[in-house]
Amino acid sequence: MFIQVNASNGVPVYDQIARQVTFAVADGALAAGDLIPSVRELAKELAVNPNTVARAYRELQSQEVVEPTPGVGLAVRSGARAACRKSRRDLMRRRVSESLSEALAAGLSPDEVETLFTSELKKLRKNHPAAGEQA
Amino acid sequence: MFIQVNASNGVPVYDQIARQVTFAVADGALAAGDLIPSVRELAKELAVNPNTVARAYRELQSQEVVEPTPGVGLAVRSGARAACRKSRRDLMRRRVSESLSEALAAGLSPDEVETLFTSELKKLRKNHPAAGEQA
Amino acid sequence: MFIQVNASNGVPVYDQIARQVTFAVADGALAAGDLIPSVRELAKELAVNPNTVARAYRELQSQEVVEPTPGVGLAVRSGARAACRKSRRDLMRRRVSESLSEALAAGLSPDEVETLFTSELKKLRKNHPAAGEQA
Amino acid sequence: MFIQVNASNGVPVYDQIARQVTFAVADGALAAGDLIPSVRELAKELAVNPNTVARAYRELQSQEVVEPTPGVGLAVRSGARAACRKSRRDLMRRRVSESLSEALAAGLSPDEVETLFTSELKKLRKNHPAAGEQA
DNA sequence: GTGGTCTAGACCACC
DNA sequence: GTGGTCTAGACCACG
Repeated sequence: MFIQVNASNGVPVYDQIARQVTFAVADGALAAGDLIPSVRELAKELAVNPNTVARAYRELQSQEVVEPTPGVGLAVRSGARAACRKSRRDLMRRRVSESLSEALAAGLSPDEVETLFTSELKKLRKNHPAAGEQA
Repeated sequence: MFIQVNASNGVPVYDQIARQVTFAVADGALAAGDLIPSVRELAKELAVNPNTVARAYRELQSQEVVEPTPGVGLAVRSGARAACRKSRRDLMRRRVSESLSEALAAGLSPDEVETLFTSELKKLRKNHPAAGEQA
Repeated sequence: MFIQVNASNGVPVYDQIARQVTFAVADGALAAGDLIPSVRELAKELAVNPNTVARAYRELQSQEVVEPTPGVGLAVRSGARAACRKSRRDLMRRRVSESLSEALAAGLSPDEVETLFTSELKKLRKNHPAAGEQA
Repeated sequence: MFIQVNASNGVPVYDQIARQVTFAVADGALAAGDLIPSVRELAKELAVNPNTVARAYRELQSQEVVEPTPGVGLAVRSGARAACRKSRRDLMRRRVSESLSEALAAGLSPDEVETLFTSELKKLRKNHPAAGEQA
């Protein structure tokens, strides 16, 4: 499966699940009409409580990423991909923007921030050959 | 005062206070020997619970940024500036690193991340002419 | 066929089926003695689970709208039309009454409710020239 | 208290709670800045599980009706009243519209629907002297 | 089998 | 004291 959670990292488990589904839709790993794993199945696989998965799925419904077919399961909605790409991009933009603002508020100069960023990115680039996918 | 808190921003208030004191020391706005405001005074000024300020000050003591001078108050320790600069730098490095990892985990390519970062930094640079201080 | 279901509309599919048969009898579109489609046939046509159709038909039998003719199928009972008209009318009365009570419970005044109702009815009247059938 | 739930009426309890808070804000019974009852307090009063109240409050947060002040409670947001009035009005409009469409789909003529509506409204008007509040 | 609701009770961070 | 998260397990409606 394409989902994995990290219980001890501060981010709520239900949030990790919801986001990873969103990202999978954004990537096209889940296409419109595809059923996402059932609550019980995913709960078992991730070794979390079904309620936690159910909560993640509830969020996905309220964001209109998936919709239920009673007695069948939750399916990715047709318009979802574009929305997921947008929400992924917005989320990342917000994150980057926040960490930059924080760095400046902390008294670092823009040049220092840039140096910091560049060195961190270089580290990560080594383990991550460019994929070239457009979001 | 050099401190301001934002209750609705996710970051714990005590943390905001402690960090801002640390940053002020790193910048030299607070020098060794300077007294920081009393718990009651700062709590009143920020309109927060005194317990919250007390907790912030406890953190600052355990990080050895300030020390009590009995009957007088909490004063910035003599060796504190270097340590504050280091902890500020480490904090920022961690933040940047985290947001980069997250962006990659979300399926963005390093190039996209770089584009995102550059555009956000450009926005901030406009409002923040280089200060040139070295951390 | 006179039946169509809408899976994503909250109303259980079996209920939609049963009601539409009832309404067809009330309207005279189905007369006493007419056979309704077989479970398998209707299930295939509507692309729903045969169990769902079977459940709808069970309801119709327990409401005495149809009765089995062994080896032939389910036929509309002779006394059914009057009962269907009554149940349709009661259902509608209940619905209207519920939505009115709800609106008042929500804090709207009777006048506001009336305005709301009148404007909605006007919208619908345009697409629905009076049919004149008495229930 | 201004909230009461009806466990056996099909509408989820968490939904009843959320809606009644929304309506109270729409009516002005809860003003911007007011704290709503604590999760534990309301749960005790309504004799429901705290999780159920928490879920209702979560919905209210995601609709931006209330916002948390950590350690203090949930307060009505400043822009909330207009939004609550609108959402109340939209909810009612949808309800009325649905029951009208249903009635027409069931084979009643617009005139019959109007007669039905008028007679039901008359019943209710007796117990509910016009309040004249504008939503 | 599916999701949805609710209860009961634990633990955490924050104020 | 506050809300937030998670577990565990029951019950329901629907297909």
